[in-house]
Amino acid sequence: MVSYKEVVPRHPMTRRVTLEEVARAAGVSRATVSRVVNGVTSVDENIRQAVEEAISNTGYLPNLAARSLVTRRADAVALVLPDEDRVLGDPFFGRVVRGVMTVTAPAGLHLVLTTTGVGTGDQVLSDLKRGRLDGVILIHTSPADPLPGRLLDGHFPVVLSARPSVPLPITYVDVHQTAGASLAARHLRYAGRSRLATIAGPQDSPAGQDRLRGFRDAVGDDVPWVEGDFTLPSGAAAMSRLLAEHPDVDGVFVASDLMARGALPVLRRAGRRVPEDVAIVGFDDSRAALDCDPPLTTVRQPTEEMAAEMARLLVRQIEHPETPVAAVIFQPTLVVRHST
Amino acid sequence: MVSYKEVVPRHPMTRRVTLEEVARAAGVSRATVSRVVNGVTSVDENIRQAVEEAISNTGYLPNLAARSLVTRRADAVALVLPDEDRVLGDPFFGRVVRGVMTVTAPAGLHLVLTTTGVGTGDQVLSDLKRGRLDGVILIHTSPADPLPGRLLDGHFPVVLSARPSVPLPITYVDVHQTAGASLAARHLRYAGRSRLATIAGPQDSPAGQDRLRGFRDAVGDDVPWVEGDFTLPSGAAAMSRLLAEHPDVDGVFVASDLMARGALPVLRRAGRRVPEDVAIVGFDDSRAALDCDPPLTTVRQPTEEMAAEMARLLVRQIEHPETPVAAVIFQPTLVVRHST
DNA sequence: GGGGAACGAGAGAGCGCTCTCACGATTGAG
DNA sequence: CTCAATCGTGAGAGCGCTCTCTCGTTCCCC
Repeated sequence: MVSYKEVVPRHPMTRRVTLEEVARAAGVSRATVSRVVNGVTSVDENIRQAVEEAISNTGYLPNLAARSLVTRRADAVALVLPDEDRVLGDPFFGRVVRGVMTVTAPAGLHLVLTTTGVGTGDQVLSDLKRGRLDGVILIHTSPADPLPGRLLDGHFPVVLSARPSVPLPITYVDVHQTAGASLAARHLRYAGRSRLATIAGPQDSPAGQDRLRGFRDAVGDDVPWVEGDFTLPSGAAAMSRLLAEHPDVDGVFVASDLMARGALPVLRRAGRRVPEDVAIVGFDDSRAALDCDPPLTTVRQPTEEMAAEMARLLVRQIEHPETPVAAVIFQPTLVVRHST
Repeated sequence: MVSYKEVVPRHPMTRRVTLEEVARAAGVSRATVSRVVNGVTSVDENIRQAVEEAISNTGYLPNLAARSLVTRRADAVALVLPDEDRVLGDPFFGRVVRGVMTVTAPAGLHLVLTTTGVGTGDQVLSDLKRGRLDGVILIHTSPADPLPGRLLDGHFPVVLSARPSVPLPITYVDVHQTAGASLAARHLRYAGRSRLATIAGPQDSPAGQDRLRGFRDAVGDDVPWVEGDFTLPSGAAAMSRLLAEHPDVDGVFVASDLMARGALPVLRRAGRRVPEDVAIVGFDDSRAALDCDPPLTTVRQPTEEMAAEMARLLVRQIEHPETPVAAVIFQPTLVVRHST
């Protein structure tokens, strides 16, 4: 690391313009300027004009700390992410951020990024208490995380990115998991596959449960299934077992792209071609789906829209604390690639 | 979209504890509590203990808006990203965020995410003026963007992710571009390639210039080169020209992974195998490098470290406004995959 | 033309914190 | 033993804004 330096002095900041000065310039009181700034309608048109002129002449910009102090609003919300490398690297993350920002940016809300490291939950909570944050969006919170409950206890605005694993009176947005699974089922059937099976997600997670149930509802409870834990190795292991127990399987719904990616090499080594011999449908439309060979047909959630809705739900809670808890469920779609 | 709702009333927030109350509880003045909270040393040990006890008994947390109002610090910095879909989807983004957060989080600084949409520069600038932001980190700012200059004019703390295209007394972090290019050159040579060429980046960008210069410095000025503009199609076009003019080329340094990804299919269609007939080295180690077939050998910048350094430089500027402008240059490394 | 409603503007009290300044107590030197 | 220097604490003045409350006008209706 080499570093070059050169001296360039910085000048002191230009003095700030305050409400007071605008008021003096416009020949009115602070209160009136405040009214104009905040768009209160009950201001005489002439006066409003004068004030607006004074504002642009002086280059006035309200100090938000001062406003914050009295309104008790920080005009900032946090996006809390699990701090696994996986998440920040996944395009999913970018989509979430974009979706959320479509709502927060126009509303003048700051989007603060946080991860749930050790004790970071405390950080978020304290930021909320200290009036530095108005609410939080929790993405992929681990089932063991006590944060949702604590946020609820503090009556802070919060929205989850999925149904919580324990029933909690908390607002969340989710994809219709069972519908996604049956989308996969129908697609496999339509492609002429008749000996179906599924590699399910962990049955202690809502997504794992729902995706399995959806698939079984669509194709029958007697469909063979093996449980994985949403990780790549577990997908490989599950595929081996499935193949051993049901060598004639010709269509598999894998409850996550990552598991599917683990399953593909197993199939290949077992001499099965994808999609010719076995068709595979994944779930999530994550980065992993594209990294697969062949690229994965998968169930996709409308991530941007869901993220935007989370932001909207959060804003609503912030503005109307009495807003009832809500769950908004989105319909998934099927992205057909080359694994089916 | 289906939505279920149920009524769960939220209770009013528990009343906040203020300095005043802690002071009363500890039997001291507000000023003393403030001293303890802010770690001023000139406080009698007994009194300090009493105050600390009162703080934990009352569960006191300082209101940051109030503090902000007097200290004129927002304790928040913005990460400004170009708002191209590409960026948010690229793992590069995640690495930058992670790197920056390793510095901002422990410092208690909020990391605010922003994109440079139309007029968003104004937003950033006004947040700075309104005392809502202490400084900004600009990632991949387009050469035409007036924002860096305007930030400099306002004497706001700012750090760029690369050398600005026009000379500006501004702090930045960059990778040693020419060193990266010569890394690529040496690698190709070492792999026994002797008929080298390069697809350069746009020659009006610092990175484009430096990468070409580094390569030419390493292999000679007479090396064939074609200019692209860092995009995928331009890489394809450049490769076609290169192949037409120098059909015997056996090693190409492509100044961006994205262009390399455009070049690969052109080579394939021309009957050239990669790496057997032609070896390819890219630059950036972006997502595109992995999406290539075969995966790309590429020049990698230590993104996390660079991002962390940007954050450090920014913090220094915020805390010491007279800090001189600096440029910190990092050494790149070569990631060898299957295209060489 | 008089009474009351409706309306628009100003005065002023905070919001919770920091920080300067003054002051009493303690200490040390002469 | 006195006086000055030192140290720790408290009082109080803001920081810049919002918002309630009051008060003077205007307007309308009978």
